[in-house]
Amino acid sequence: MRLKLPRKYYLNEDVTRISRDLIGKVLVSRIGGKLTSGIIIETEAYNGVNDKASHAYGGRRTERNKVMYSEGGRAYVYLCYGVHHLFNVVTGRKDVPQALLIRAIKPADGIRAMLKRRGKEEIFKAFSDGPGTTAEALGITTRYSGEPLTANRIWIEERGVIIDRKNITAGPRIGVSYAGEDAQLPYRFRLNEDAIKMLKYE
DNA sequence: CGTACGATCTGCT
DNA sequence: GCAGATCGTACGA
Repeated sequence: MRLKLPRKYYLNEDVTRISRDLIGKVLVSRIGGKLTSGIIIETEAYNGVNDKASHAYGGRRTERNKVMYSEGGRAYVYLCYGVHHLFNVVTGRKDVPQALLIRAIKPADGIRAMLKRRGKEEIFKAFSDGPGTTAEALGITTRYSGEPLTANRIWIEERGVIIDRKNITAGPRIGVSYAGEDAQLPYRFRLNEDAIKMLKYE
């Protein structure tokens, strides 16, 4: 079973719900002639204008983050620390700036290509354990910000991976201490380590 | 126009 | 455990 998630999937108005639901889905890129993918194992939700950790907090709308205000189903990619390209999925209604950060994947297709992009010889523990390395492995850069996830460059598939919801832990987001009380919100979703090891897909 | 800094990663101690 | 890398972006002057 390989079903590209349709436009409608991204229109749900609860970004935390989509963030949790995307655990076990497969993020795919066809970039530079290579098909690469991985099972999503960690996400973070950024919930609209009232979330102090969000780039759209207080209605901030800039050249960088304007894609957050589009209808769900597009990529929002931005440069972090001048070094890392972080890949986000825009969700929800137009003019409601919700997005979720893909923080980690378990490699699936095109592993050699991903290792090459990462400048690594073989898989090690931190292969894609973090949002910067995940985007790098998939070849995703800021030039793909705004890209529709219904096209054939970057998309997400359902592949029938079975996820037991009790193996998903929700906790505070990483690196958002500047967000005051919102830094404590349980908007980070991660599949437990033993469940990651057991992951299988068709 | 100038400046401070970040939804991070790595390597060295 | 911690500092350095590295630069586009945001925001104030």
